[in-house]
Amino acid sequence: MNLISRFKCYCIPLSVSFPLSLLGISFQRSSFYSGAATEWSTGQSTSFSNQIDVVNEFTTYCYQRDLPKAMKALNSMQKHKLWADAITYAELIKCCIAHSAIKQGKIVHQHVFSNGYEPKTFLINTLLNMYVKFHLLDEAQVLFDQMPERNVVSWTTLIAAYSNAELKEKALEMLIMMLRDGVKPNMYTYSSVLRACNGLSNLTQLHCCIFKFGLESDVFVRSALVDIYAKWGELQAALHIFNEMVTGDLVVWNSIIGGFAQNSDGDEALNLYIRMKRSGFKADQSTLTSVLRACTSLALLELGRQVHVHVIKFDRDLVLDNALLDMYCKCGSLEDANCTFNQMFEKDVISWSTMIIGFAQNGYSQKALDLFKVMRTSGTQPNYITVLGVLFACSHAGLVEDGKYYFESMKKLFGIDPGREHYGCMVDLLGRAGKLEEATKLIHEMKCEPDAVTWRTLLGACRVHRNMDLAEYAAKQILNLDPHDAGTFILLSNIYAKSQRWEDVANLRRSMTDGGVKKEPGCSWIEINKQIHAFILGDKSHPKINAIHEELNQIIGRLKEEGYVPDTNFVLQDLEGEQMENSLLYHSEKLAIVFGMMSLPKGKTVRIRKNLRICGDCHVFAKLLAKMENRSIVIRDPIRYHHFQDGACSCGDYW
DNA sequence: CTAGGGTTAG
Repeated sequence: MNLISRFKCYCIPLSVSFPLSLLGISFQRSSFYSGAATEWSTGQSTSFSNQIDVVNEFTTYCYQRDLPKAMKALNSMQKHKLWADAITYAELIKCCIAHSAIKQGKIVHQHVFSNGYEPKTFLINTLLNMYVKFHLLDEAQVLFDQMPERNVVSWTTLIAAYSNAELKEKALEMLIMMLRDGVKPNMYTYSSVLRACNGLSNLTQLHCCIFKFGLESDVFVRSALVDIYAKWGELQAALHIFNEMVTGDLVVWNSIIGGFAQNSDGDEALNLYIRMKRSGFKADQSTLTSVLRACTSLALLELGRQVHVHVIKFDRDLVLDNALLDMYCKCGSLEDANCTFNQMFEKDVISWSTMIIGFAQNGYSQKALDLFKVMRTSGTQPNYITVLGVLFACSHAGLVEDGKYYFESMKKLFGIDPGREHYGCMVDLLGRAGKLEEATKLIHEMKCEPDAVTWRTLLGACRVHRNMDLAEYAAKQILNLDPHDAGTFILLSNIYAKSQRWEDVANLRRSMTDGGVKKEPGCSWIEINKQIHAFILGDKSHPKINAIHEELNQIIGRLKEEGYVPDTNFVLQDLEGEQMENSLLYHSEKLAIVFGMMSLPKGKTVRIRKNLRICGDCHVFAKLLAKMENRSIVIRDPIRYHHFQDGACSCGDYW
């Protein structure tokens, strides 16, 4: 039996209202209820005016947000079996929420159901909301189940709670129950439940309902639609809904900019940011976070620095600081990153992980491991990604023993089960160290299924250590899982060519053509004077391409005098023999480096981002050139960074 | 009384 039915029969609420002036309190409205009619008629000590005082006092404290005094007054009302009106209780409950006063909140809950009092739906909704804000969803659900009647707010409160708690199935289930119950969802309901979509078919259905109920014009519903389409990678759909909006506001700008930034379309994110500024909106912390993320993905250090200037205008914001930190790490400026990290007023697991990974990717593995030790004493618990960063640091510095130690003890030390990516790091660690058999064994021992990335890691190691048989095996595994991987196709066909297996080569080339597999051309980007210059292998559209080629040829000539020999001798090179040296010459990073040298002031670091991993020849080229020109060169490839200085690279030739 | 945006890996 629930609370309501248990007390129902006793209660005859009595409502008394009186002029505000009588109370001498200007801001409140009050009426009070008493379930104790029989008691004062039989001469109990509490007089009518005393009762007014008790409720009056309670009301005053509630509106003054004085929680301790209000709770004391509540206690006295409870004794006298008196009740205030629902709005006053709502004030008190707001106050409990603000103070995270769970105990007091539960007392209010008990009180409003005591002695047969029947709170209105409005008041129970307030209590529902309170439990939701306290993250006590089970309590909220119990209360919800006990409600004699539930309106759209009751349903929406719970649906939103499940959506926010990532209990998507539950949220969707509740929506269906709501519809079955004959309660019509409103814009609040839909803007909440959209986040609970499990996929596009779900989303399409909800979108149809929204359209049918005529709610698609609501700003909140629309921005929720924009957001969820973007989160599911349907950026064009998101943009379409966004562009149709008449009133947009800042939040929806942030949604759409964030959507592109998170889907690694930094370019479009920045375009939208410019559009937003032109429309007269001022960026806030959320906007800047997304803009920084766009800079990060495009490696736009100079633009990132400009954003930093705007960041310091705002109050400190952990998420924003983390994005700033990551921007400096990913743009290869460790000095700035370190500075940002040290100045942060608050650090969470993301800040630590970002910095650790930043050190590791930039070739400072020892610093990464040292920082991890500091983190362990700081009281912040490492997570899945932190450990990944630590293992990455070990694998890229050849620290086999450290890596094995952390991998084997991660469950015991940090309570984290090794996932596919952790295994991947270990395969990398063992593979690079030449322990190819051990690496293969580890893949077969994995608790989760290896994916194409895992096998590609092994293939990379085979390439370095020139193990053709294992490379063939790994390549076949990759093509099973990812039949469109052009790089692997070409690699495999070169393995066959090397062993004169021409029939296999022909078969492979045929299945490539049939499958429509195309190799992504190598591309490098450089930021100069707020402009991004892109260089693509074989593309001659850059206005200064002729001058660049001329300069490159001269540089190569000078480097050859210093002993540079173009390295066409990679056993598993991904190009056909006769094209090799010529193609190497025009690798996009060489063009970008030369253009950077020609355009940037003397001594300024040349920073390049590229879409493919750097090849051995370009690596040697950059090392020698950095020394000859006495200039730092930083190249970011999809996995890590190369800081070239004085004829050496921060990766220690181990990438 | 119920609703929307941002950070770490690959």
